[in-house]
Amino acid sequence: MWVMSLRIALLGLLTAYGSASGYDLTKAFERSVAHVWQAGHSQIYPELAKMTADGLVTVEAEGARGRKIYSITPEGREELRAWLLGHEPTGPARSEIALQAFLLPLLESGEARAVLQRLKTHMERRLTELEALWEARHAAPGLKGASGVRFGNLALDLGIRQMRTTLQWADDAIAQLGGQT
Amino acid sequence: MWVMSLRIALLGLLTAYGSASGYDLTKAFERSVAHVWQAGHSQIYPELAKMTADGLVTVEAEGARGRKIYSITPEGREELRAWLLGHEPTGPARSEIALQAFLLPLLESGEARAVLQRLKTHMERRLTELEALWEARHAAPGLKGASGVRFGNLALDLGIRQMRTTLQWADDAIAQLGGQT
DNA sequence: GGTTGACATGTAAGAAGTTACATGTCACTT
DNA sequence: AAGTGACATGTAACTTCTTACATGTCAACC
Repeated sequence: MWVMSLRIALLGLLTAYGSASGYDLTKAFERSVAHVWQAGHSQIYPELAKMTADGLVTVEAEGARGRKIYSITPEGREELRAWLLGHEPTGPARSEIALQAFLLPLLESGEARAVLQRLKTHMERRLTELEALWEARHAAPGLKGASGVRFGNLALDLGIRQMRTTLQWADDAIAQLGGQT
Repeated sequence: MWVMSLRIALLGLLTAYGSASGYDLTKAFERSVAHVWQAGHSQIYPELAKMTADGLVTVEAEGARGRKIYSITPEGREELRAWLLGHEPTGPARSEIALQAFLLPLLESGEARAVLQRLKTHMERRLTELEALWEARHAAPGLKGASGVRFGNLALDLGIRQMRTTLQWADDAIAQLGGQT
């Protein structure tokens, strides 16, 4: 039917935090969900307005500086639950890295190696960030879900593993190119 | 600046195939690039028209049934090359699987396990498909790039590795949930 | 008292992507 | 001769996403 994963991500964050403003949610996207989904405030504010109209969230209070504090409604909770339990995620995400990988053989092997090398540097930096986040989470207390798993840890773990896999792939690809200049 | 990876993917396919119609390219998307990027004909036809206007491709000939055969121009080749050499791919792809992973702790652990299990089934099916594709490629001759690597193989390899990693992650996540019901 | 900077919320314009609608050709079968 | 189905191309309506514009509050510092 539709996608509307932004809606789901917002409902999830609201469930985790209890209540939050559009601004908080924007920040939360940057901090926590960023490895998984991105959205700017210009997408979040209108979406929250639509979700209010649809009864999935409510404006609980208005704070200083026009700050609106949203919280999830039972309908919202139901929507989120239904998505988690019933939505079959679409397999192959659109990935620019994979597209570059696909097209790489169009380059002469020296150039291809350079591109892979740059890719590696980029990914190593991201991996370091993710690992730092992991360390930070394991040092400090955080939000726990119903299952007792720290909120977001599963996704972070997945992100780290995928990054490592991709790095390994890049290394192997470089080796493969090296052998047949 | 902008993204326009569809344009890049089309240029890449045209380079690989020499020349092709919009219809061919739509099919090529389904077959070869599908694990990496998706696009329907309703996106491809208008894009080819724009690319013709921009001088990146030309209509080389018109065949039966209104079939238009496109080929890449030197400008198009340059555009593709510049992207491959110069474009820093944006790191975290938007992934519905990762979003589910992120939100999973909101469910009670029995339900979470069921979702992971369904995810696994889904991914195992996809992995089998990818592996079959791999086998097929290693049996039959195919398009080779400048570096001598079979066109698309690097991307396919990456896809298979990532799928395996994700499956392993799902197994570990299930085990982790199991221990703390 | 003025400036800076984090806080806070929105709109507008345009690009990218999806789904559905719409049309027509050609080869093969019944 | 009629029907089916792969071939082939397009448009329209709509959703989603990105980038840029636009405005205003409040605290702290100088």
